Amino acid sequence: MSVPSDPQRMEKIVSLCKRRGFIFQSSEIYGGLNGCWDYGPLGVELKRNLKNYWWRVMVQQRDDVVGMDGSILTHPAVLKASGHVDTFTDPMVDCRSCKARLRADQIIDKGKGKQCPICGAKDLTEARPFNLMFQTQMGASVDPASIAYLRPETAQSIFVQFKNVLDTSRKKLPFGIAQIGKAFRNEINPRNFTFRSREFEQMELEYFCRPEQGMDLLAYWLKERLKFYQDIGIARERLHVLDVPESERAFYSKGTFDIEYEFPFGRQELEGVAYRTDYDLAQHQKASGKSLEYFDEETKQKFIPHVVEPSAGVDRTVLALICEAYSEDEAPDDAGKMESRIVLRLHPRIAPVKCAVLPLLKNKEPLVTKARKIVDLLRPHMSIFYDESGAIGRRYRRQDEIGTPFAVTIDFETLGEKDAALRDTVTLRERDSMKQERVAIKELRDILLARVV
RNA sequence: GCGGGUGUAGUUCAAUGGUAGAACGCCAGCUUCCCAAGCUGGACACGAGGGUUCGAUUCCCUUCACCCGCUCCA
Repeated sequence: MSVPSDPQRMEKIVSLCKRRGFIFQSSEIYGGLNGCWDYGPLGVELKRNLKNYWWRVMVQQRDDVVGMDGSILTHPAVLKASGHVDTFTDPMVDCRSCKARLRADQIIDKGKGKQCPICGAKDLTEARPFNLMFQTQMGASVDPASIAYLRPETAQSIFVQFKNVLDTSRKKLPFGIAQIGKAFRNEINPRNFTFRSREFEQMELEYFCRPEQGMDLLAYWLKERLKFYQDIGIARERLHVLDVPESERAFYSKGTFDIEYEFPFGRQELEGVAYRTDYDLAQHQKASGKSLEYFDEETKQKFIPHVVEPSAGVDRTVLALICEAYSEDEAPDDAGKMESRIVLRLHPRIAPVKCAVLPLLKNKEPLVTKARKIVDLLRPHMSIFYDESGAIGRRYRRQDEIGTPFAVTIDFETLGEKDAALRDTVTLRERDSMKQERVAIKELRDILLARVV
């Protein structure tokens, strides 16, 4: 089912990310740190725009969702109750013959020694504990009682704080608690640029409801989330919904949909929308001894709410946005000859820079002064890039590569030198079509704001 | 983690057991210049650590990182 991978396209994208300051290798001058990446000046803007838009749509514009921000360091009891301590510490064994990687408890031993369940060979490596959770020590003493974990998902702090949020926010079911934050998994094999990394960021919503609402809300959130991806510029035809079969779902889940995107390296998951029943709250209630029940005023019933969880990967979505936006087309040079052009067709809503301001020439003081004034006019409202160096065509191309949707050029007409009617107008150039229109400076701000949000 | 591949400037690529080159990009300057223009000048590289050698970017070992496959997931 997966799409044929396109390593060449991916290489170009990785190269662009570095060249233009979107994503760098972590600790690069020391040779890099496996599975870790840093966002540069443009990458951080793109990522922040994505997170802000998610927060706006999922929290601020809804009456039924509140946010929180939990600590990354997590009490071991939390992850014991959630099942992570036990399920993330399987000893792993490799079969030297067929190269299969196996959980040690799945190895067959028919009394003649251990053998590989796949090929039957007995040439197995020693079992090595493989813990997907990062462990650390709290405080000065080094003993088992001082262990803490870096959270492997943001969800658990929401479940653990469910009662506090319920009490202080005075929300009634159904309602959700949302969080954006870092999570950590000691992946066996980080791969595909930032797609699978050891430190990553999640945008998660835990939406609590009555048991009978679960399946409907699962369908509702799937639809909402698909709309979200389209609203940030990802084409519907490259999004796929995988209805995860029962055999592959977590045992407590009554339904899970994966939202997948066609990356150049194949079809891969961006987000999981899962109906987790009352599993998490029930586990924490049992382990902590504290009631996590909800009291329904109308029916006078007490019960543990069920939960539907749309859980998205931030870094994956950023990568999908870049992959979706990356394109090569043809543009004429100054002699009219067609040359290839690299364009990031990012949706204006998430583009790191919304508008470039360019004086036609930098050695003509009135042009530069006017351009600076336009920067002052626009900068309070959106992210602006001022560039005066090099030929105008070169500057347009630079903006194309970083996905800036609009460029404003200040020329001699702006100064009223050629035609008094054009005084205080500028050229507004659109990235994808490269079309230009003449716009009055006094209307510029509103025109751009209308197109950029 | 296992198997295979790759590490030279920001990028793409070259050469060499003895001073590491180019193109594009970048920076500065000049040009009334609307789609990577021209001219002049400039900065920037042998992933890291050992070994062999008079001398290593080149040969050997180790290590790190990236890419492909197995595997896993947000």
